[in-house]
Amino acid sequence: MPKVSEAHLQARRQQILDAAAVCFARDGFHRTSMQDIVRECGVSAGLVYRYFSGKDEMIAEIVRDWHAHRASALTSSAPGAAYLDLLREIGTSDAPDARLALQVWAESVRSDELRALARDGISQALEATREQAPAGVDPEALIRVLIAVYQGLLVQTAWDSELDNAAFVDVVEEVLRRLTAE
Amino acid sequence: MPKVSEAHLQARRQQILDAAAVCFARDGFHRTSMQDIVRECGVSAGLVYRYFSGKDEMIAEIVRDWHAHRASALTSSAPGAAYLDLLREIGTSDAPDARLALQVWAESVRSDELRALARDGISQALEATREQAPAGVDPEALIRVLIAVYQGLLVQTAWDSELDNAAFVDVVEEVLRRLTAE
Amino acid sequence: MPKVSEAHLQARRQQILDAAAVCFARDGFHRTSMQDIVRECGVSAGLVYRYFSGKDEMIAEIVRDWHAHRASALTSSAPGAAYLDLLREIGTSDAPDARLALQVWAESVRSDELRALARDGISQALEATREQAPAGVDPEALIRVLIAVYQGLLVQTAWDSELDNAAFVDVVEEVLRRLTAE
Amino acid sequence: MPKVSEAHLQARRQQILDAAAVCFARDGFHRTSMQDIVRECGVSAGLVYRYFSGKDEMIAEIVRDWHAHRASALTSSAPGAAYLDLLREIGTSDAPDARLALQVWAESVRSDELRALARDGISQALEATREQAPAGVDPEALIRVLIAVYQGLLVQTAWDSELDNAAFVDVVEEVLRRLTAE
DNA sequence: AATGAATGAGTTTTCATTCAT
DNA sequence: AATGAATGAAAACTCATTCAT
Repeated sequence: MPKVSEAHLQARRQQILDAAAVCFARDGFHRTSMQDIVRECGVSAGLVYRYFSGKDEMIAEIVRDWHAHRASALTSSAPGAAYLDLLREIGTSDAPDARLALQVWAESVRSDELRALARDGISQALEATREQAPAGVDPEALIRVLIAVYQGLLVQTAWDSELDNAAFVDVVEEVLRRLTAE
Repeated sequence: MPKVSEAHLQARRQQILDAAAVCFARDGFHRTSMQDIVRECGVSAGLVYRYFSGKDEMIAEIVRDWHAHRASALTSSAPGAAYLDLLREIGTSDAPDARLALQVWAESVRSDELRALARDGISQALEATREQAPAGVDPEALIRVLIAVYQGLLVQTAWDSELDNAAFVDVVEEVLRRLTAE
Repeated sequence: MPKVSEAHLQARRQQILDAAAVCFARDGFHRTSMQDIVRECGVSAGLVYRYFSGKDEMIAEIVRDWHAHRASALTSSAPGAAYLDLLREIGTSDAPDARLALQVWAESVRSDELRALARDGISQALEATREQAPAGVDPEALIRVLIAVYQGLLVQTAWDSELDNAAFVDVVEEVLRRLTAE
Repeated sequence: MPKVSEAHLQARRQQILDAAAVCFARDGFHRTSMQDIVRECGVSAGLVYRYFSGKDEMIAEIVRDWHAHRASALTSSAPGAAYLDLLREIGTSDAPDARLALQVWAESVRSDELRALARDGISQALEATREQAPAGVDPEALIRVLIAVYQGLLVQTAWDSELDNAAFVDVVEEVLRRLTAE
C-alpha cells in the first residue's frame, strides 16, 4: 500500500520546494518554468501539482519559508547583539538566499500579501532594538535605517558573494557605538 | 510612406519607453506582456518592434535610463551634501520609480550586464564621499553601508509611499555627524 | 492476499459501476474524470482498474446495462400495453436515468458498437407492436414514430423532471386509439 | 495596414466556427481537442483564441447558431404546415446537423444556459401549433408529443442518415389528420 | 485484495514576434 | 510609417493509467 509515511510526504514537498528555490534564485520567479522545476527536482510534472496548486502557491510558500527562516535566525541569537548577528548571517548564508530576497521583493510589488509579509517580517525582527535609540534620534526612523542597512546588504551580497561582510558589519558596529555613546 | 522628423522618432521612442516603464513598475518585467505595453502606449504592436528589437532590449534601456537618472540627480546636487540629497530625492520621486528599482535588481540576478550597471552606477555615485571616511573606519566598507542605506530606503519606499523620508534622512545625517566628529 | 467471495467481487464491480453512472449522468462521460468516479465510490484508483480495463470499458458497460434495463422493463409489462408502459416508466425513473440516455446517444455518434446497441435495443423492444399498424400506414415508419416519441420524452424528462408524464402518455394513448380505430 | 474589413473578420470567425462544428458533430464536444479544430480550419492555435475565449465559448456559440437556424427554418415555412416542414427539413439537412443536436443535448445536462436555450427554442417554435389541438386532448401535452416526435426523428437521423424521412412524415401527417378530424 | 503516489503524454492557453497590407 | 491579423513555440496544467508496497 503506497500509503507512505507522513514524513515521506513532507520530505517530498520539501524536495520540490528546495528545487523550486534553486530555480527561483537562479532565474527569477517568472523566467523559471514549471518544467525547469520538474527537471531540477527529478519528479514528474504531475506530482508537483499534487503538492502545489500552481507556481503562485510555490512562490507564496517559498516567501513564507524565507521570512520564517529570517525570524528564527534572529530569535536564536543573543538578545543584545541580535541585529549585528543578523547582518553576519547574511555573509554565511549562500548567495542564492540573497538572490531569492530580490525576487521576493520584486514580486511583493504585485502582491499585497507578500508586501505585508515582507514588511512585518523585518519590522518585527527589529522591534527589540527599539529601546536602544539614543536621545535626539527618532526611534522609528532609526529602526527603518537599520532595516535599510540590512536590506542593502542583502542586495549587495546578491550581486557580489565575495563581499567583505565582516568589514561591513564592523562599520555598522562602530556607527552604533558612536550613536549610543552619549 | 511618410518620412517623419528625427524629433518625432525620438518622441515616439520615448512614448513607448514611458509606457513600458509604467507597466514594468506595476507588474514586473515578466508579468508584463508586450500587449500590455502596446495597450498602454496606444500604438500598434508592429511599431514597437521598429523601435526595439524585443522586450529584453526595452528592459535594458529602461534600466540604463534608470541609472542615468540616478547619476544625473546626484551630480546636479551640491557636492558635499550629495549623498543626503540622493536619499531625499527618493522621497520626492514617485513610488513607481522605487518599484522599478526592485524589478531591476531582481532582473540583475540573471544578467551580468544589468548587475554591472547596477553596481557601477551606485558606487560611482558615491565615489565622491570616500574622503569623508573618518579614521578607524574602513572607507570601502563605509561606502557600502551608505549604499546599503540608500538601497534599503528604496525598498521601503516601494512598500510604503507614505514613509517619512525626512525623519529617515535626519537619522542618517545625525549618524554621519557623529561619525565624522572626532 | 485475501481471496474474497465471488459475491463480493460482483458487489464491488456494481458499486463502482453505480458510482460511475451517477457521475456520468451528472457531468457527461468526458467531463467525468476517473478521479471523480474514484471519489464517488470510495475505493482506490488502482482497484477500479482491477475491475475495468479503463474508462471506455466502463462507458460500454454502463450503456449495455442501460439497454438491458430498458428491455427488461418492457418484457415485464403486459404484452399489449407494453409501449405505453415504457413511456410511463420514464416518468417514474429518476431524471439521472434520462440524462444518462442523452450521454449515451451523444457517445453513440462516435462508436459503431454503441450506435448498434442503441438502435437494436429500441427497435427490438418495439418489434412486438408491428402488427398493430392499421391499414394505410407504413408499419416500419409507424414504429419509428413511436420510437421517436419515446426518445423525445426522454429528452424532455432530462430537461424537466417535473414534466407531466401522465398527460403526455394520455395524448399518445388517444392518438393510438384514433389510429387503430377504423 | 492589415486592418482588414469587417466582413473578413466575420468570415474568419465563421470559418473557425464551421470547422469546430464539423469536429463537434464527428467526435463530440469533449473528444474534440483545440488542436483538432485548429487542424480542421487551417489557422494557427493563437488565432482561434483571438476570436473565442475558449472551447466553452465556441460550444455556446455553436448551440446558439443551431437554435437560431432551427427557428428561422420554421418561420420561413408556411404557417399551417410549419411543423411537418420542420420534420422534412431534418431529412434534407446533413447527418452532422443531427449529430450536433445530440451533442448539444448531452451538454445541456451540465449547463443551465444550454438547457434553457434548448427548451425555449423548441417550445417557441411549436407555439404556433397550439390552436390545432382538438377537443379532448390536452394542448400542452400535445405540443410536447409533437416536440418529442421531432426530437426522436433527429436522434434516428443521427444514427441512420438513410432513414426514410418521407415515410416518417407521412405517418405523422396521417396521425395529425385523424386527430383533428372530429 | 487494495492502496494511492507517481508518471508522462496530452490538453488548453498565452505571448513574443513577424509580415502582408 | 504604421497597422494588427496571424503565427507557432512554449507555457501551465490535467488526467488516464501504472506499479511498488
